[in-house]
Amino acid sequence: MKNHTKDYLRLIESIACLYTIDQGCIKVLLLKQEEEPYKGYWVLPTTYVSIHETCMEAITRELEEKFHFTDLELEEVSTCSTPDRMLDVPVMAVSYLGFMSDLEALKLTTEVSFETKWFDIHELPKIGYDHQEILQNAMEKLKDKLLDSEVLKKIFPSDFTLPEIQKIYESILGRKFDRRNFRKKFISLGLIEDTNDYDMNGVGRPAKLYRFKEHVSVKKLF
Amino acid sequence: MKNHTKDYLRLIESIACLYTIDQGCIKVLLLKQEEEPYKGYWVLPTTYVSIHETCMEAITRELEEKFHFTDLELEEVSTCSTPDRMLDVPVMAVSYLGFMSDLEALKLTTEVSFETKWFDIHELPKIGYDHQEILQNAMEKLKDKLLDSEVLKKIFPSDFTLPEIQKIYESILGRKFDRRNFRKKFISLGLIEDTNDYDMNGVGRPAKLYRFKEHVSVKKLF
DNA sequence: GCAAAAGTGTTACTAGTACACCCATGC
DNA sequence: GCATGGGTGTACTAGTAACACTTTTGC
Repeated sequence: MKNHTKDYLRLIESIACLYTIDQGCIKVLLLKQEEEPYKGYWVLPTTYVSIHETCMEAITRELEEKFHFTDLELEEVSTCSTPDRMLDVPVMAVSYLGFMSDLEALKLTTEVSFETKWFDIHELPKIGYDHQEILQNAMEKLKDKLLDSEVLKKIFPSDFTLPEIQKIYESILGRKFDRRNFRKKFISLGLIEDTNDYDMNGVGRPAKLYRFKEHVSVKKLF
Repeated sequence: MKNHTKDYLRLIESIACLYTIDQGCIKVLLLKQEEEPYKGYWVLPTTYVSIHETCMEAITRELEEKFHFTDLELEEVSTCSTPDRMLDVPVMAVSYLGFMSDLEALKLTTEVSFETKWFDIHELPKIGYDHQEILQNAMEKLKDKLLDSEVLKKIFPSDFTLPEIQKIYESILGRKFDRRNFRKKFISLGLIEDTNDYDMNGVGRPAKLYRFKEHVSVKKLF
């Protein structure tokens, strides 16, 4: 091996799959690629990793620099080391998963100068490089994470309604729940409390607003 | 970045955490390190990844070359990119998880010339480099995987007894099960069938031997 | 007043838990 | 015959699933 070191050296990049929930839809952050290759395609936030930092530190730094986003908790998803994934040079990818509230998501996209957008995961645009595949891997993990009350707390820091949560669960688990049974089960977990406010924005009878209690968490909600 | 490419190039190594179950104990494969650094310590099977292969291909190749082990299904666990983890050179690690039956495990260690041994995960020796941490990460994932009937099938390709399976579950889940309830639940899953044979090796009344049915699987057994 | 969506309670069924005795083997 | 560990059934409890009508709002 030592005789052919150059055959073993690669660049490494960290890639972020950032999710939020807006109007009951799960959305992911993408950036418009302004240069060739894949000009006009959309890609995930990415940065090279220097030998003086970990992959996690690199992507955290990138999100701070590009989006002024701090205190974002990330989790490793998977790697991609297909030799020709970046065509010319060998680059290995390590991908990360993170969640934020819709308010944070909005702030993030309005404060930056380059073109970036939150896409519904069911209505994705043309995706550059192998980011489609990386997104796919992250989406697998996404489902597990959304069943963790700590993650829900990050996505819904302020008030939320039960029908809202129910819709997300039906979307990620791919099945319908009875409204009464869902409500009964969710409330019986003891994670949330009534705010005595109502969501007056929708059509029909206003839904009660709840908030998560502090210091309570459940890993597997369903 | 392009001006300082050498600050971004790393070696990459693939590391295998191979598990088996022997006498109701979960064991992991380690190799004795014969040279400095960490001479006399034990380490996980490791290989460098060339730029012409994926990390998965590299570790598969290594296990074939060193242990003549083919058809082993591996799964990615995590990465470690701490800059000084290998002291002198920047090396990033990608770790993989795999399972085999006790027969395969025995064959593997007897057919090789270098020193290698299966260690009970609760009685590990001195471990070199950061392989202790890598093992720890794999062990987290291990618990999930042992609840997957497809993995159990790999570990117990031939006959097994229910008390045997029960012991493993109690070990990984950290709680005791009632023998009758465990039996009732496991059999009701419809995964296994009676072989009409008995395990005459233990003390006490011989236990019935079962086998997994083909084409049936359950992801979350408990 | 009508359409749209949310809130509510009861019953039946299913799955999980607790528990005690007998059985087959080796020594 | 006794120590060791395995096999079996039943009653109780908790969780899940099925189900229909009333309430509040905007238009």
